[in-house]
Amino acid sequence: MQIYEELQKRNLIAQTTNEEEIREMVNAGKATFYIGFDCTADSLTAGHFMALTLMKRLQMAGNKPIALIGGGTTMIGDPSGRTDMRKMLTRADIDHNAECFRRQMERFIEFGPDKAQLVNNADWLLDLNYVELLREVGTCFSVNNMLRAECYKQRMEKGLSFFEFNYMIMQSYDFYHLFQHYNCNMQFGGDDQWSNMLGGTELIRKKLGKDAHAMTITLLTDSQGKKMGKTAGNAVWLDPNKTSPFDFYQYWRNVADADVLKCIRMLTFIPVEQIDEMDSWEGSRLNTAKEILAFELTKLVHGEEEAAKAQTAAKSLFVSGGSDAPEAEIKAEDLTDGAIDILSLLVKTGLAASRSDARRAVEQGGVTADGEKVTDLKKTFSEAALKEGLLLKKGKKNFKKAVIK
RNA sequence: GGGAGAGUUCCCGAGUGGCCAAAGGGGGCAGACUGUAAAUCUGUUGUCAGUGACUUCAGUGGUUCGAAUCCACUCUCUCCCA
Repeated sequence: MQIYEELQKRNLIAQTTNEEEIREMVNAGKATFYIGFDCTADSLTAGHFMALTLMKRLQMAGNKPIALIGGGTTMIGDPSGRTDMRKMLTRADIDHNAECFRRQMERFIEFGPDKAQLVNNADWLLDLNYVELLREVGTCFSVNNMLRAECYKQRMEKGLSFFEFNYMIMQSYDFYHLFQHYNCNMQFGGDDQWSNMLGGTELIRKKLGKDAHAMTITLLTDSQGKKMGKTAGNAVWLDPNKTSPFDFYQYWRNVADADVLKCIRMLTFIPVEQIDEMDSWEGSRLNTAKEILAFELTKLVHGEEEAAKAQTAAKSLFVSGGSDAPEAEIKAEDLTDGAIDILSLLVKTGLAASRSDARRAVEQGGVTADGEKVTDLKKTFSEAALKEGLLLKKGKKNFKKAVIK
């Protein structure tokens, strides 16, 4: 099976500018394509992960990827899919984030002279001269068309500043620049980027009279139509310091039945034929599928060793109530008279957000320590008990091993 | 530049002098049921030294015994006119 057909089978393709030409080019390994990543945070997220896997898939098929870090476009901020303006980031923040992105990507994609390339649009966007830019590309954009673009439409109600309105022009300019200087003939991106990407192909056609292509990736949404890769509004990060491999594993282990196969298909490198067989799985058998999904993804992001560790920890916790929970260190100064009370302990381990929160959890019978339900709000634990490690459980899925060192 | 309106807790959104830590919904958390799923039901959802106290309704001052609510000014946003 060729790469384009595989992408189709995996339901990764959302929209294309010209399906036939793209199929031919990609299957022949003749595409030089780019995907842009705006560095609004200091780590990539599960959302970016799909774009990275796509890059890898296409690279394996002989195509040449360019990963573009948006050091310049992040200075503006993409209004697509947002109802309010993004927080303005300082130049220093952006540079720091770009550096973090670079390091994470390098672990995943091979960069090198004949392999993938990494570029930062700060290198050409930041030196642009306003009037020159307007004269060079401003004439190629129709405000009428831009206003019709989906990404601005929803902002028409809430208000859209001229500042953000320019984002599309910046992104289009990127494509134009890469087309000329890097022979980049294709752009990929999330489906929410469609109008921004078309801006680029239009610009290239108008300025250079040449065809460039764009293709969007289906957004990973759950069965309720919400974007995946977020828990309670927080992103699932690829940086192990921000989302531990265990939590990362658990996130995928806990996806809904309706979403497992879709995730396996879109995110893992398991052969399509094998996934097709899993399609018939039902009921509790899907639990196995979730384990596969969680393991595969953790392996891709954090390595096989970490994935195995997370899987063992999860199994021992849920199956036998074992003691492989992530550790949370308690400091000696947190103790009073050689002991610590349950509420403080829950807060210190991060299981509860505040003492009030901890109190509620205990009152509602959601807390156990070493397997025993805690009902006394004033219960304390001695230093000796903590030296051995105390397995705390809040609710069904939150475990921490409190240890004093 | 002129005019009209809006800003409430994680989000949406009620509240127009004391009964307001603030209705309702969403989301979150916990319990029951389960398969670490979904659906459903129940409880809970500012903080703390927890039958009480403290901080919160854009900001700063003011009126009042008492302010989310009234007044003044400021900031931000939306709409209409230019």
